[in-house]
Amino acid sequence: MTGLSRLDTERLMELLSVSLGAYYGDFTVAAASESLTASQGRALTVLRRGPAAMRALASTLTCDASNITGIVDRLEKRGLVRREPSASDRRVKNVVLTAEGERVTDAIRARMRATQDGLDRLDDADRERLAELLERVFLAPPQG
Amino acid sequence: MTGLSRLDTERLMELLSVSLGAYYGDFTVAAASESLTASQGRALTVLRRGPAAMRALASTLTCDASNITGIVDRLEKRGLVRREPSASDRRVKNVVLTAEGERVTDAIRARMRATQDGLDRLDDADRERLAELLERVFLAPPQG
DNA sequence: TATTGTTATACTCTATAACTATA
DNA sequence: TATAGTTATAGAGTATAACAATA
Repeated sequence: MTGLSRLDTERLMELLSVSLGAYYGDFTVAAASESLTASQGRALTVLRRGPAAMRALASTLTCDASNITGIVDRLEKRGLVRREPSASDRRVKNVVLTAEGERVTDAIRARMRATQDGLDRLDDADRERLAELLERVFLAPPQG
Repeated sequence: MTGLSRLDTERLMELLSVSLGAYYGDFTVAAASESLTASQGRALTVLRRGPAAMRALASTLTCDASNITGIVDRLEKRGLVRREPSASDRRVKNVVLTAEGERVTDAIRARMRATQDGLDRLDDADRERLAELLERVFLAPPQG
């Protein structure tokens, strides 16, 4: 690790900070357009990938498990998710998106115009490069 | 815009969602290690770039101006920021990081090991590519 | 004994509306 | 008239500690 590379990491950390802020702002406004809080929107986005136990949802959202009860309560009251008992472990409840929940989640993503317009500035080759780099930085195993 | 590029945008939106979720989780844990909430940590991070008026801070954080009062109150009580009256407009208060605020903000960033380790997986050329792509997607003018 | 989901509690975040001081 | 910051309020998010049901 050279001194110059260290500086590059600092610059990239700052750039990620600004990028996250822009993305998160875009997301928050889009979620609000569906009368959802940012946390509710994040939960839906995670569940769009598939059902998850309450505990797993808390882990993915990096918050205490006790918070998930209230968030899922409100989403369930609006018919966007439902709790399903696990077949293998009677302590576990799996949270599943309803059809309406899928529709709303997709609507939020479709509303994120600023981010989508940003991505549309890239040509196919640059999209591929960005995808590969993001996977390498954020999806590689922690101790890989 | 071809059909294939559209699909790439969907994939990139999902990849950004996962990536920024990982970043935000890393950031939240790092802020908590300094006994700060994510919102307080975000405010400090913005102010690390320079002083900002209350209103400007609200705009950058994508929240109502009334929220900033409480957030800055708590940061000020801990000696991390201070309010300074604007010389040109007596309605305006500029929020400035204290030396301790700078130290804490840098400590949070230094604690984000997962993200830093991810960036360290890239060589200099890939760092440069990632930086350029993020700038193009998130920092280009909205109607550019 | 350990884990899952829930509840109770206290504090923080958030938007809305109304207020004041200033422009 | 308009804008910057604050206050009051109500609802939502958050961590902690404790609990019942299940493993």
